[in-house]
Amino acid sequence: MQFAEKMQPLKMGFREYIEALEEERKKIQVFPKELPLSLELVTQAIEACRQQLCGTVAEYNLNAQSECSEQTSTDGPVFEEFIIPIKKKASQASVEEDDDEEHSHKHTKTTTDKKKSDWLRSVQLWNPNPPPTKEDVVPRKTNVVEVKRNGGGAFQPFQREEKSGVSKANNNNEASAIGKAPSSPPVPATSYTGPVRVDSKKEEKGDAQRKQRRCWSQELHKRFLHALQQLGGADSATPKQIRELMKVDGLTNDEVKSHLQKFRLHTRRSPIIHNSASSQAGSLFLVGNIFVQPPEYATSSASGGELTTATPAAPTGIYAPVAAHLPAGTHTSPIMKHSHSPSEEKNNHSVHSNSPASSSSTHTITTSPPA
DNA sequence: CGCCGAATAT
DNA sequence: AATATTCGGC
Repeated sequence: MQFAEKMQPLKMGFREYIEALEEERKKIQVFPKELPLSLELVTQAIEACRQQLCGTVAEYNLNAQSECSEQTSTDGPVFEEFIIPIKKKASQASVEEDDDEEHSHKHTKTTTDKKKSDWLRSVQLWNPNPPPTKEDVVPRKTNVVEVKRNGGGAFQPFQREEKSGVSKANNNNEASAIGKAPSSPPVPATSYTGPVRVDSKKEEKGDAQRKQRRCWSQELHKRFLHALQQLGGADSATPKQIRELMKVDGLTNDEVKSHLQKFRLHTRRSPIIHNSASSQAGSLFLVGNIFVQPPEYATSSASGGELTTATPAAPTGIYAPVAAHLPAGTHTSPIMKHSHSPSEEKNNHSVHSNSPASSSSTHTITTSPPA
């Protein structure tokens, strides 16, 4: 009687769900006259689930998770799918507002899972509008040929008006990958990312609408981190520099700045710990004042395509002396740094090297000042 | 002005 | 929590 709540395929698995549905149907069949539609609904639901079982199971495991939040439930299967068609007034077929592309990326997941690498050639570092459903950061994978093609779905950097014209340019994305066409615009783009907003013609009330949230995918973040490394750490890098190193088209200073701010906060708050295997945030550990790149990460990124900028980083994967080149003074240990002395330390970039990092060992995090 | 970091706002 | 925007110093 009072089930109806956790009846979600997600939580129980399709097989169980089907069984439950069948039970349901038995009950309903007792009152065929009063519940004709319910009977039909359930029947169709069962049907649909069976199909899911046969055909799509694999896919489900794959997109198990996504990182870009929002999306409530990655795969909220079918339910609504059949519910809608079923009857719903029959008429009103209409198209939904948001066209939402149609990319139902199937990609055959090769290899295990978790290896999201390959982005390199495929684009979409950041995905303007996190498709509510699935797909997210792992979609492509096998497509060596660029998938996108805007017609298909594609996402391309939206260009809204950006008050701070920061979209300049250096995107020489040779790989065609990331940056991709800052100029691919003529396309009406009526789709995706709805937020291209405004976009010409009408609309434009003085109200500046808020910018679309940029979703920092892992790939994007990875680039961000690499840039940080090259710049000597989060504390010496500035948004603009980072953006330039990332070479991601469409990415603005403000976005980077914001991300950087968050990053700094996080890393200051919990210099170490967390991350490790899953770690979302980082591919880098901050140990003492050194960034460490877990081997695993190195591997994956290497195979997936290194950043265009050669950034070998620590070959061994152990310590990446980066950040060590700070002139002295400034922050010797991010962990407990407070002596603000901004400004000065940010001139020395470009060179970043000397200071061979000898400070290995003993760093042991310390944090000792118990008093 | 543009850039940056910190403080706020959503 | 994660982004976006605003504020104030350079």
